[in-house]
Order: sequence, then structure tokens, then C-alpha cells
Amino acid sequence: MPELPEAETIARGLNRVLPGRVVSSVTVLREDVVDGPPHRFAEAVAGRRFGTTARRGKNVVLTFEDATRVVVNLGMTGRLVPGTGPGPGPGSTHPAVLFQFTDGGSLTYDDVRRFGRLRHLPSSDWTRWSRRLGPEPLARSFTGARLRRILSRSRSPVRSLLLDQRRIAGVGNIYAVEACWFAGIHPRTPANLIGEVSATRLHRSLRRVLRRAVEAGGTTLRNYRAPDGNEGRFRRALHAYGREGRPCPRCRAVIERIVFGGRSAFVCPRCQPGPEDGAATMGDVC
DNA sequence: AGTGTATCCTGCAGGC
DNA sequence: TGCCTGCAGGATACAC
Repeated sequence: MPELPEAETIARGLNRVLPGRVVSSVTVLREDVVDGPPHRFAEAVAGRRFGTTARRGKNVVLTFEDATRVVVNLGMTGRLVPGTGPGPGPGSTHPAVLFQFTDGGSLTYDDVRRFGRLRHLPSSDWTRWSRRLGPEPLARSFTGARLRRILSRSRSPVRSLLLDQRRIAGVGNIYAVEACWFAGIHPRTPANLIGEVSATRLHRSLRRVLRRAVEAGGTTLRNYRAPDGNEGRFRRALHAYGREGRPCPRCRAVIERIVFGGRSAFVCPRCQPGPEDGAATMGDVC
């Protein structure tokens, strides 16, 4: 998906157009993208007035003035497209849910692969839903000590841990791979074997990567677009992700692609020595 | 507890 | 041009 920076960009973009507008009707064009019976989803949302759109982890949270919410998990290819007319917004090729407004405008949930999900939450269910997710990595409360504690409790590869939404919310494969590269940690390193110095470096790397990606409006590899249709500009700032066979920007060694946990990771063999190399983290070489 | 696999879908790039 | 394979930013369920 859309990871944290993309969801943040989407939420900010929607906040320029949604607040105060009232949903007149909801049309579910693809039943599998809504949680529960489509007619119930539509009835639950119709008539509500938008308040502030927020983000939790990778989810865009459409919040209405009465504190009910629609949580949008964008899956791999989900998009939220505002439109000035009643039909699917500009650039919507695979409309799945259409929200129409009393002023004639609209919001389209578009999703090529339909891995995304929309769920309506009464205000009483929000806290319970949000509690299932781990801490926000950009929050002030997400300190180095907090990350060290999370790392120390798991023997799973650090990349897998970073992707686990219950432990840290919002990190996906791109930013997990980038954070490991910045920190000089092999993505397969068992989390509890990462020393204090490296863990602190990972904390700083993760937050820096996420912050910079937010500033760049996210990363567009293929499908991702902000609500205004713009691409994210962070792709050219990637140092490891997707750079198999190209030189490491830090030491010029050739970046390798490895696969574990069913997905690709990209590693500099010199800056990020693997667990099997004896060293869990990079030395002063790079 | 952690890992590998399959599943939900479609589109696209690359090889032949 | 067309066919085939592999791959993709995610999440979950399952067996081992």
C-alpha cells in the first residue's frame, strides 16, 4: 500500500476538500471492499457531515462530525479521489465505492486489485479498533527506548517486526527496507540481537525516512496518487529499495535483492552484514 | 513464537 | 503481436 507517508499525504489532501460537506448517498460498486453487508455500510454513512480526516498507521480515517468514522485500508492499490461532479472522480479507472455529496461533489474509492477495505465504525468502536495497532512511529512518545523495548521482545527478523502493524503502525516494505539500510542493519537480523547503538540508529533512521517521505508527498512506484492526482516525489530519494544490481549510494558495493517472509528486501552486502556474517550491524567502514 | 505458504485480485514488464 | 511467467506498496489464515 500506501504506507504511512502516503496515507498521511492522502489525509492532508482530503482535509482541503472534505470538511463540512454532507454525504447524500453511497453506492457500493464492488461489494468485497466494504466490511459487512453493502446496504448497511451505505445506510450507516449516508447523511453524515465530514469533520477532519486523520490517519492511523497506514489507514485513512474519514471522521464525521458526529464522531462516527470510515476507516480506509488502501491495500496495495486503493485511492481516494475527490470529484466535482456526481460520477467517479478524475483518473478513477476502477471505482469501488462512490460517496456523493449534497453539493453535487463526490469522493470515489478506487482500487484496481481490491485488497483494500472500508469499514464504518460507530464512535464507541474506534478505541477498540485503534488499540489493535502498535504505536505511531512519528509520535513524540515513540522514543528510542520504546523501540528498543519492542525489538528486545522478538526474535523475528527486524524487517518482519517493522512490518507487523500490531507492534509498530504504518511501516511497510519500502520504508522498512530503507530504514534498515540507513541504520546499517541487515533486514534479517533477529530483532533481539540488535544492540543498543544500532537500535538507536534504527530509531533515528526510521523516523527520518518517514518524515522525509511525508515531506515529499510519499513514494509513487506505480499506482499511488495523492487526492489531487499528483505522484509522490520520494522515489528518487530511495537508497536501497528497488535498486538491485546498482551501487550502494554509501559504499558503492552492489545492492542485492533477497527474499524472506514472502517479500523482497534490498541489502548492501557491505554496509549491512548479515547475521550469518557474524556481525549484526555495520562497523565504521561505511 | 516464528516461518513458509496460500489466498484475495489485476496489471505490467520482460522473455521468447 | 501474443503468450507465458513472475512480480507488486498489504493483510490474514493455516499448518508445521
